[in-house]
Amino acid sequence: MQIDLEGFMLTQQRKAHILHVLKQTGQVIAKQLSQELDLSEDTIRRDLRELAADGLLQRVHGGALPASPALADFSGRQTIATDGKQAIGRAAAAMIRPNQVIFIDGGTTAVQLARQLPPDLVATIVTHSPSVAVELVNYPNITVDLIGGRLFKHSVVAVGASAIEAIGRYRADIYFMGATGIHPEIGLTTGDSEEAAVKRMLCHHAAETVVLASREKLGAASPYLVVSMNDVQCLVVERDTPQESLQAYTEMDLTIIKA
Amino acid sequence: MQIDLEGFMLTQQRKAHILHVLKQTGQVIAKQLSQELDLSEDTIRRDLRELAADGLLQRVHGGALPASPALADFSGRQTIATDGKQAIGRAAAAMIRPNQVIFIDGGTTAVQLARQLPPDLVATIVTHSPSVAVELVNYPNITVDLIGGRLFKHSVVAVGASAIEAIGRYRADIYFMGATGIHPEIGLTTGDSEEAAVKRMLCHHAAETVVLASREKLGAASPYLVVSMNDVQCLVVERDTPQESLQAYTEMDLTIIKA
DNA sequence: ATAAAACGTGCAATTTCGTGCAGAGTCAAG
DNA sequence: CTTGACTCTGCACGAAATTGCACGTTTTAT
Repeated sequence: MQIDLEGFMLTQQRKAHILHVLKQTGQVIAKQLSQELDLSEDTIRRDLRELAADGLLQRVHGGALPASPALADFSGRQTIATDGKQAIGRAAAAMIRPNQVIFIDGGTTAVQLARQLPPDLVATIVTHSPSVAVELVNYPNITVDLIGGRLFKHSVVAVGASAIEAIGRYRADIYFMGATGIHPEIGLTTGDSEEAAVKRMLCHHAAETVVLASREKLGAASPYLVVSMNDVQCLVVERDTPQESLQAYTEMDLTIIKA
Repeated sequence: MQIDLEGFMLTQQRKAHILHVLKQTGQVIAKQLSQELDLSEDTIRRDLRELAADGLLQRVHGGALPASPALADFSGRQTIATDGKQAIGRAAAAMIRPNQVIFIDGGTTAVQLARQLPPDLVATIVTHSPSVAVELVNYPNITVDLIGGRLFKHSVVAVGASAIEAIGRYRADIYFMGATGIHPEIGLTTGDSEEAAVKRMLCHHAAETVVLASREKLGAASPYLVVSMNDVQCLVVERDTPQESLQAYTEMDLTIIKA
């Protein structure tokens, strides 16, 4: 690959180049890059460290690999469904009434919800999670609409412009949302900006947003804001959630359901 | 299996490769790996020891086996149940070259294809099958684009106008198609008109269409025509497919690959 | 029982890493 | 114009990781 020979390459350009090579070849090697860009390996290593800190790649000895630390993580998480998440899923499923149009989010808790639906439920379920879609194959009376887009592998959901656009064509009765962070003042947050945008869109296109709040999410915050608590109508929490974790929410205009 | 021939393989990649081989074949042999990767057996043994320490596999004399007996059972079932389809998937996967854009169809054979992809493949895969999408989560270098639409549960694929429209935005290098009927004169057929329409669209938006032809599909016909054999460039069949089943195709302008 | 293969450990050579530090360049306030 | 703060880069040096080899032990197969 030919690199700019006259002007200097800015640091940011260099980082972009590293990510580009990583995307094209699936790996980058520190020594190789330093020769290609005519820089010391120290500089390259620094770049790699910083990019890794931003979660844009995975640092390994000798270079870097694409970021996918959540890969085995997810398949692991999926099998071990805690009782708490099952209960949340069951309580949420009970909220659905016949012939409603429902958005179901991605994530482990949402998959639990899909598993807990009454088998004879008549409804239309719209989801950007292929995992949820696959779960719903066995429900003969449920129409499943799959939202397409680029697959964000960490959460296994479709994101991006086409996903946003597709969501815009729906008006759902309920959106069952998962979130990695639920905080009374900050609001609902997640770890990826694209995913946050999709969740926001889903929220705004549903009459009611119900948050599936498993214990470890309460009081936490992630980098990207989805919506504030004002945009949420209902919270489903585990039965044995400590009262003090819920205190801040009880004063808001919010239904709290204990599963 | 083809390994990266230019750049060096990073240590972590090597471990990932070992786990992938283990998952695919249900076992790994130290000596085999050392020859395949051109490294001393000591290094391989060290890798196996470390992976075993992480609980990712079970160390045995001569190599390693999957971590839990349950997992071995699982991977065993898969390989046995779909021996022929697995071979077809592997042969099809070998056709993909780096950085291509690939359509993968729905259906069991297509899922096998997804499982047989080389773990370090760099490519963009577009699919209207949520099952295929979920399979590809574990491939860090593959960009997955999910085609949305109404879910046709029998085949577990998205169909309908929005699926057709989304497909229209792509131009793929290869379309790997499954079909319930493959007949030399009638062409390719399937059991649902909507699904046929989607397959047709995929076929017309790919430079090359490759049909995954497991044994029981050859010579059969279903109600809805997808395309005639003229629109197909390649057929992948099982190695022991009787010659008379293939006779009619050999006279056509068609590449036949025996898996 | 005996030979061959696989194993584990210790060791040395090489490579890569991280950190502290210094020089060069940029920018803004004085 | 000068000064000071800040950033970026390269170098040095000790620490850590990786790999192959040697040697004695254990396992497997004949």
